[in-house]
Amino acid sequence: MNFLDIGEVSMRSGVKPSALRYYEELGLIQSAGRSGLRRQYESGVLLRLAFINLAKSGGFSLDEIKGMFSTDGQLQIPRGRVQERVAQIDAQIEELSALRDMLSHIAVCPAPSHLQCPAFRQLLKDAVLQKKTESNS
Amino acid sequence: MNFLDIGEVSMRSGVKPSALRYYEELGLIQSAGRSGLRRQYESGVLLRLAFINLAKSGGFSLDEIKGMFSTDGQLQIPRGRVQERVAQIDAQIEELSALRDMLSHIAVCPAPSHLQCPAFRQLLKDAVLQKKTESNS
DNA sequence: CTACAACTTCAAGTCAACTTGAGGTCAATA
DNA sequence: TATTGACCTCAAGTTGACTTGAAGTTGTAG
Repeated sequence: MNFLDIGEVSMRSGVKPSALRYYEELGLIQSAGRSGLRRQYESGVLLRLAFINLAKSGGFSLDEIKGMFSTDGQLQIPRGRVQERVAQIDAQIEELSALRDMLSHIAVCPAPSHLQCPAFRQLLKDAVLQKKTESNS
Repeated sequence: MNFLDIGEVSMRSGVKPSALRYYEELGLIQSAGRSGLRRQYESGVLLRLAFINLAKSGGFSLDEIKGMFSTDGQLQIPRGRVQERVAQIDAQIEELSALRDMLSHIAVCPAPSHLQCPAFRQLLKDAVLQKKTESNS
């Protein structure tokens, strides 16, 4: 059966072999077995790594990501945690949107000092308020 | 005039004194002067810190954030870089949206293994494709 | 069958972003 | 005047996420 060795997985996932071994050590992924000393991976690990990469770039720590998988290796976020995670991501999106609007504003605003520009300050305040609202909810 | 000392700035910005000193060392903020040994901050530093916090949570490194201010301390991203930054943020938002959709899907999908669920895999693939498209553009 | 590229382990190193601790200064209050 | 609390500096420590290096093993192409 077509098992993949670590170099193959690395190439296809964009995760270096050293990082793959590190993930295994953390229990984030595992290999199907060994051929001699060499790790053999099922192709499913690629999906798992795609998800891990996405979550990582979404600002989740490896530990948090690990918590999104159940002990039997399934992607399974504890009921009730899902809403929490989704809200967390939405908040992140709001902040990023605010940041983008601010940067866009800089490009067109002639004010000498953006941090003093009323429009800019409004964007910044909105973002901060947004953040507070989220953390109190 | 109402200068703020480091404890006040810390409280109002949510950034610890040790971090404020570290930011100063990096040239990310500066104090207006000293009263004896004590740093005295202008209230404008609070806006600056609000922006820094936002950018930080948007995944920018302190070094990148530093690059968003001109040498005279103004928030001023080099012309041409703005679009780059905005695109970078939009990409990030896309990824986060995908991640959110996946997590939401998990909450409602009865499939035993989400990584095998066709709908889920489609979301994951879209996200990965999205990412590739961005990095090639 | 031998060479070699690709793997292995394990310990130590790196980098960013801070934090902590030791030892010192200073203004105000008891 | 003595004490307190908030500040100070500087060096070293911490955490997360890996990477690097040394020293050894193995599957396969020539």
